Amino acid sequence: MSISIQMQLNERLYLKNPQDTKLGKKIIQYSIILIDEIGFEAFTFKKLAERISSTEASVYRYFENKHRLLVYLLCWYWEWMKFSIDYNTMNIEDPKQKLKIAISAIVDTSRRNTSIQFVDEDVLHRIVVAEATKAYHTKQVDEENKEGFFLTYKSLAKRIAKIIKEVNPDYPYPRALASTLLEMANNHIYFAQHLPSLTDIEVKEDDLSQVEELLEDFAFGLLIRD
Amino acid sequence: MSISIQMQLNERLYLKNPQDTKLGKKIIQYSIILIDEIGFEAFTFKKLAERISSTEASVYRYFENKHRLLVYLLCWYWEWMKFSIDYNTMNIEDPKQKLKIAISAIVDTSRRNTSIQFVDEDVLHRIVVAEATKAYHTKQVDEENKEGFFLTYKSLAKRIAKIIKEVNPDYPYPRALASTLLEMANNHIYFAQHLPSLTDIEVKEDDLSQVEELLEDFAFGLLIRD
DNA sequence: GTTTATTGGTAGTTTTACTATCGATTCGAG
DNA sequence: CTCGAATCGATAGTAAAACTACCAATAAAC
Repeated sequence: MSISIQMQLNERLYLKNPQDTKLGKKIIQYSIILIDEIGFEAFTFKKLAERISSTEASVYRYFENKHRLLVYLLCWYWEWMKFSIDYNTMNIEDPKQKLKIAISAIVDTSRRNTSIQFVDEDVLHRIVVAEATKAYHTKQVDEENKEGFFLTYKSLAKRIAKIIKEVNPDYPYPRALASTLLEMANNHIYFAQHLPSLTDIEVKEDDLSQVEELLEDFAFGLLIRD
Repeated sequence: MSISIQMQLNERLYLKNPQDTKLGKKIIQYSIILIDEIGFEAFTFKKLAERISSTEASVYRYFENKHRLLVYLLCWYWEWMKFSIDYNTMNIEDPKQKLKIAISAIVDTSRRNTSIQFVDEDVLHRIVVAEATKAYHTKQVDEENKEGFFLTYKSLAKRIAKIIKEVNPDYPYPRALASTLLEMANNHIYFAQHLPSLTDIEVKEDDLSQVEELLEDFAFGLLIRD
């Protein structure tokens, strides 16, 4: 007997579900490693194929192009973050406590959850930090949005906005704050590592507690004004 | 007699100063138009050369690659925004008023200033909104940062942080707030246009006043707590 | 146990991202 | 007005990226 848990993602993102086959799983697993190593721009299906001892054409059977693969990986992370927020706030009453848990998940879901699968979530998180904005900063956003590529991200933002509304129903920008928290987390981790003068926080040895403090100060500073 | 005003930008960004020659100016002028039209990913030096009835090799004489051209264009805009903030806050005493002026420039410098040059700042602003994150989200950030590619952006952020400190010297995250305001402005304009569920504001017929209100609420909400 | 569908592998094409070379023109200094 | 340097255009070529079409092995279905 074997238990297999599948991550349910938008079917339009792939040509053939990579979670169904051995090669498909290898594509996911090693694309994460390779994108982290060389960056998304230098990443190609040919290099990936070489790494997994397969061929370019085989990879193209699963994904139309590398952009869709990137969106797929990001959706994987976002879906997982959403689950993490839902799961960890389930029996919590206090909205403030809920928001703290959400912020903690936003900053780094991989630290707080262990997965049973072939995906190295720690490396995936690095990809999210470095490459996430590229998912929707393209000339094809509107078409891709119509195809539902960003449903996962939008519904994640909606969940966070809902918690924000619980903390303060009168706050006029719950959705904007939600997306800003999501974007800020990645930005400030990235700034701390590469352009430190653009932030006040430090990220030492992957310790992201200061990012969490920053986001909490932001969120509660805006939501709770006496 | 002719007056020529030059925008002083990092010399490492180009091979030959495009502001010195007719072709160079055409490269700047039409690269802005073309990137806006087809997006940075699809933009190539060949297409640009065709548009200006020149050759690929000629364009390569000015810029090593399209990434450096993009950074050059963005630095142009940032430099200009910095000037606009300095100029418009010169005789203002009240720090709060200064910050309002800065936010107004962050949201859209092109609306508030007319330039004498061959650059269409309105189109350039669209590029900033859509493509700015790509400037530093690359595997080469650290090297490029060492070469001073992002000095303009960092010094712009510093100026804004300075104003933030004047408004509230006790606020613990002035630099983070400054970069967040810069990033947020672009993000929420982009969201309003392409992924509206990620924001609460609307951008109707290029009216960016709601973005300004959002940023003001953010900034003052965090800086002024009674 | 043969047919059929699915999978993986080979071999191309077109486009991108450059580099090198060579004339032709232009533009300023003497 | 002329010489020389700078600038530009034209052509050609290369390596890699981004795909496509087609073929072969094999597993599943009847």
